[in-house]
Amino acid sequence: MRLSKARREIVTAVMKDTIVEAASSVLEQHGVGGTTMDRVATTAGLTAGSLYNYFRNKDDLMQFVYTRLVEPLFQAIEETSKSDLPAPRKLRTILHSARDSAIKHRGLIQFFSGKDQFSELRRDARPRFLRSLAAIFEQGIREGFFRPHNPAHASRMFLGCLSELFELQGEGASNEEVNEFVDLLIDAAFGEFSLPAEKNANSGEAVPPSSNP
Amino acid sequence: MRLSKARREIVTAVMKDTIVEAASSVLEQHGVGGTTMDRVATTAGLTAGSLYNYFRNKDDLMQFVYTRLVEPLFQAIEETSKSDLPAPRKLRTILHSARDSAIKHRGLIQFFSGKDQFSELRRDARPRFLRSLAAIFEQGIREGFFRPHNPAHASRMFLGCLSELFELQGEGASNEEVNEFVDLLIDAAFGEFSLPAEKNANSGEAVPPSSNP
Amino acid sequence: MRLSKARREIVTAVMKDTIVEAASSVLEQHGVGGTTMDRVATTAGLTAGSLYNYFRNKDDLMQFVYTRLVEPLFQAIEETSKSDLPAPRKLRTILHSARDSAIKHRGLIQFFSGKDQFSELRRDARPRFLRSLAAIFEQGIREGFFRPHNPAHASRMFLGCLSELFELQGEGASNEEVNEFVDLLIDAAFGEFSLPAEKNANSGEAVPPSSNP
Amino acid sequence: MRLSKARREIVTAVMKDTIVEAASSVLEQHGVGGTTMDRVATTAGLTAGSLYNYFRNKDDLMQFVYTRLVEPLFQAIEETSKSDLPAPRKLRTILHSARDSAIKHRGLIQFFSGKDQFSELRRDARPRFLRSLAAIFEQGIREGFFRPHNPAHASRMFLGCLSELFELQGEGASNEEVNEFVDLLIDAAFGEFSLPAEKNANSGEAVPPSSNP
DNA sequence: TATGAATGAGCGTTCATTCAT
DNA sequence: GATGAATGAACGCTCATTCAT
Repeated sequence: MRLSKARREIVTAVMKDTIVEAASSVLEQHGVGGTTMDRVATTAGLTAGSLYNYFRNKDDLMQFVYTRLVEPLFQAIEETSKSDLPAPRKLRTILHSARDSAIKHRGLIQFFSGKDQFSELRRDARPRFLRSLAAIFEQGIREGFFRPHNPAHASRMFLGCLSELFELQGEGASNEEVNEFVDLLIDAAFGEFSLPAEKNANSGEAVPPSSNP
Repeated sequence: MRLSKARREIVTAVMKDTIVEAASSVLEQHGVGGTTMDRVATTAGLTAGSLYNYFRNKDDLMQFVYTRLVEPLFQAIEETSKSDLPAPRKLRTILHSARDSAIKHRGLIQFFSGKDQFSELRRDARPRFLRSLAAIFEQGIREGFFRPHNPAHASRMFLGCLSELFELQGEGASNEEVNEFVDLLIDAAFGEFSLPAEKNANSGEAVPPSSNP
Repeated sequence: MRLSKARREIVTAVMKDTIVEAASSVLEQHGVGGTTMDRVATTAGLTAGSLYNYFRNKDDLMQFVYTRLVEPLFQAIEETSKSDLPAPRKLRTILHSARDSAIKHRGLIQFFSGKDQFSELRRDARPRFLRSLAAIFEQGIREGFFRPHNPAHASRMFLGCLSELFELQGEGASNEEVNEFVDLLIDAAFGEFSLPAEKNANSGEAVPPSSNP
Repeated sequence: MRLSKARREIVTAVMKDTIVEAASSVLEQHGVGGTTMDRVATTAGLTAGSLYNYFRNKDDLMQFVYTRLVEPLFQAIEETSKSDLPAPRKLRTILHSARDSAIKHRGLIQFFSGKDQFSELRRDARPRFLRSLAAIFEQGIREGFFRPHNPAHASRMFLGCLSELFELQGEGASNEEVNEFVDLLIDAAFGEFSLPAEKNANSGEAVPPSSNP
């Protein structure tokens, strides 16, 4: 045993990262149904059998991939949700996070559409997502930015639009188009309810350019 | 030849209906990837082989199911789109059609999410859908009901929210919840831009009760 | 019971003929592996199920078809074999019968090649065929036309060449080509051993033109 | 990676050989139509799925089997055809090659009969075969060994007789019978046209004993 | 730990055969 | 006697998973 236990863990973690990346790529290129263990392994420079050194089974792997892809976005969203920004600003920030996330992991989109194989995964993630959004809408209503509608429904609608954002991205839309969509979504989300300050913030440097290279 | 040719055709049509129903059910319960010829056949009270008396292959069957499930909604939407109602009213009518459709065929939702196997079908249906919606948004903008935003994006957002409507339905929401969601979506769609008359129409008997049994 | 028993039998026989014809056609167009009950039935203007009113199963049908196609050729061969012609003349007559037979039932060729599904059938017919030929070769040797070689082997060789005749036919060769092949085979069969009279008979009207329309 | 890449390749090659052998055996016992992936696999001591580790699909496998079985014979034939032996000697050599080949791979015969599934393969092989033979017949005619008949037809006839050689083998004939058949075929092929030297060569040690174990 | 070979369950599809009408 | 619908076995093939090396 040349490698220390700690070092082993690091190596394992790196391998998991590689595999996740590979899976994300395969997911993007071949869709959910076309994502086979073999393709993921090959893309990761391994053999299918080796994947089982890191994951108990395919579900396990996909769950992990899902988490890895969605988690950063989640973190951002929940962080944003907990921050002390005004609600409209939070939504905008989230949208930008989502947009950047979609650009970074194009395979991500597969998780937002399709109730299929990932329903198991989504069953975990969607509620968390929706809860964070609902909190923001509640805050927005309290703050007087949004009209007093059911925050749960508002969250769903927001999420539905978010899916379309990914879809748009997946269809190969240009960054301008995507940004335009985001802007419209922001606009729709709180329409003329947004405070004047917010409206100003909506233009200029407040909308960070996509980090897409 | 005891049965007349006409009668035979009717029997065949009934069988096709039965199969479509079965497929829709399987679709709902097992998702796209879990929709097996065998499962569909069993659900329809048949053997897998028998399905091939009615459809050339699985694609054929799924295409047919898709058409049967989505087409009525399409018809309604396109009809509505071409009618001479004011744009907000059109959207509301479409929403009600969608709601009723979702209630009727619970498997329908699978066609609105999932980029996978049905991309072929969706490639056909989504654009048609989006075009109809875009026409309405253009009209709404011309009429002064909606703000002058990109109708393509607005359509996408509307469609995204529609998907969530199906999702909500699929999660077993009560009719009240669904109606509430629809109302919110209508409200969001044109906010306080709707004409006073429309606003009034938004309440009371204008919202037909769901035909859900 | 309007029809007498005799009449019934005639009708049945006619149907069997129709089916045999259909099977022969299918055999020619789709080969042995492509000869399905359904195709045969359709070609005969029936449904697959109806075939079972005339044959117990597919093997039965194919056996019958085989017999019907090969039998006339067999009859001619055995008749020729038993006639009092000189051996070389017999061979020639047989060749012409075979040629005409190949032209008439193009599906016939399938039975001469392929040890496959028809081995059962061939197990019956080949020996009879070979026996008739062997008798002729024995006679030819006795008569001094052929060299004293093993008649069984000679028969086999002759049969092998006959198969190629069918093959040639199956490849769409012109009648001239086929006739040329037949002539060469005759020539090879007894070379310059044939009597002068036979050699003369080999030309002119002695070689009946193919009955091909 | 315990085993070197080279060793792996050898193991794979051995497996392919095993499979080919199994396929050949199945081919012999069950005919073309009865040659199932499952049967081949079982005969090779495997499961059907495993075959796909070595061949992309059934066609691929059969093509390979075909090549493995027929190619050596082809090589011998084409080599013989190009050699500077007199034509009759070439034919004899080829016959011996064929005889040995038939003894070695009893499943081989299936490829020489049957227009069915292997027509694809045969479409490739037969012409090559016939061309080689035709070249020999042309040479024989030039050399004065054979009478000036259409070499194409002569080749066909020779091939037809060759098929019967395989058939004879397949029926379980003794080596003596087979050799007798070969001798007769040689005799028939050029009758008394063969040069005296050739005739002598036809007897004694010039006919190598079959390599049948 | 990585490999590649093997497995077995499952899928879509074909087809001979049966049977109520 | 003919039909068409149903069946069930079989086939070719895929893929997640296991395991000796």
